[in-house]
Amino acid sequence: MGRGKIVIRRIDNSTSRQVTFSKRRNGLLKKAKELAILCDAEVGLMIFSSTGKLYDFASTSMKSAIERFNKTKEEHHQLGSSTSEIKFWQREAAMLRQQLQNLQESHRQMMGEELSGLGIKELQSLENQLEISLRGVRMKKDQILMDEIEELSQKGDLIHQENVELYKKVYGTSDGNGTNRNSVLTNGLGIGEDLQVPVNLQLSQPHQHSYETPSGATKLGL
Amino acid sequence: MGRGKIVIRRIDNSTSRQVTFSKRRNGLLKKAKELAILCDAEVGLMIFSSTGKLYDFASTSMKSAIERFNKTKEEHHQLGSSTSEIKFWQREAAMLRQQLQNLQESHRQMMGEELSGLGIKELQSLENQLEISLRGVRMKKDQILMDEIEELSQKGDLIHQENVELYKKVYGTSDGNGTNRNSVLTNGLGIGEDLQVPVNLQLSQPHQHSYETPSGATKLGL
DNA sequence: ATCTATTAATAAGT
DNA sequence: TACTTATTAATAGAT
Repeated sequence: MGRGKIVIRRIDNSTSRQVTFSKRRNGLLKKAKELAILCDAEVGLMIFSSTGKLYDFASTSMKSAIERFNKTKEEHHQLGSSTSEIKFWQREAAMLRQQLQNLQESHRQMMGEELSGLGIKELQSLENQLEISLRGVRMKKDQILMDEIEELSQKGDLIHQENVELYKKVYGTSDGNGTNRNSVLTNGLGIGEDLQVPVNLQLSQPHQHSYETPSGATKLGL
Repeated sequence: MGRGKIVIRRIDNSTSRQVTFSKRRNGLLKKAKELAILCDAEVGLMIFSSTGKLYDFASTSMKSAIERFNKTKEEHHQLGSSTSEIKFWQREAAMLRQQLQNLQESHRQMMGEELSGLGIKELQSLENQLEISLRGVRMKKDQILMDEIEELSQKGDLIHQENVELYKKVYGTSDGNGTNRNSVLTNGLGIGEDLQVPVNLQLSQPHQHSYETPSGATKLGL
């Protein structure tokens, strides 16, 4: 329900993720309140942002909701008490440490280290993943460069236009002495549509990975 | 968002209230899930209908959410003897969670995701790292394959030797009829030193990545 | 934070 | 409870 449809999947961009979190969190809290009021229901809602900040709503009180939850679930775990507090945190830490280790192993493998335990199948899929990643990274890099060039080029065009106008003011609008004007305006920064052609070529070539295919790239003398 | 606007106030008609509860409850649960996924948040939601039935959602587990809620809400609560130990484990968990997040971000980037926040420099070094990793993985893969081939080859040689011995036992040690023996022993599995040459060639060629460098001739056509 | 085009939720009706 | 549809509400993307 916005300018475009979205897929429900973790939002990559951290800024958009935060913005969306803020918007949807408010929406969710509002709807929780409405449900409680409209339908006479008891509602308890807890939201922890990825940074750990808590946002909550309870139609009566969270204590009441939790107690009722425990009663309904008939789990006498003392979830509201702090008896096993230390145990809880120890388990939490152990779990986190385990997750961290798993991720570390996988990360090391992606760094091309610690490959000894892997079989052919695993190495093959790792290779595929790395190729996918590499393509993604290169695409992104290109996109940024292209955008930058586009921007610069547009700026250049503007300046060029300005110069033309200035020239007219200085030398008048008559067409006389055209040769002299051209030499002044097109030198220096070399602004113009034609500039983009060579730049684009330079950008797209490096992705042929000259170090992997030495023979093809060196033929032009690079 | 229906055929008409409604005021947020307890719905008098019990049937409508029930219907609305059912619809909005589902909507709320759905949105809670979406928030958790989209924004990487921990969400716990408990809904009790007016008849006492429980509907709930928790992105990790309700236990975890409630524990976290209690921890977040009662930093003042327990000043007992075990406080310092609790604090220790809390800090431990917080630290681990931080490490995990950092590593997750880095890992996602290596997977070619979440590239939005990166600049050219960072993308470049990521690309370099991925290339290094890729080379490492390919080397390892090759090594395994080569080792396997080596092993098979040695086994083959042994079998070959055995066959020679067996042949001698069957046909005697005299050198007569050499042509016949050769034809029997070298066919079938085709074992021999000379086999390794073509295999090695096949192994080292694919790393030129023909899909990344389609021809080298296309560069003139692009 | 604000705006607004669009999608999503849902009130009412069947 | 399940559809359908007209309408409102939420919100994605842009500013």
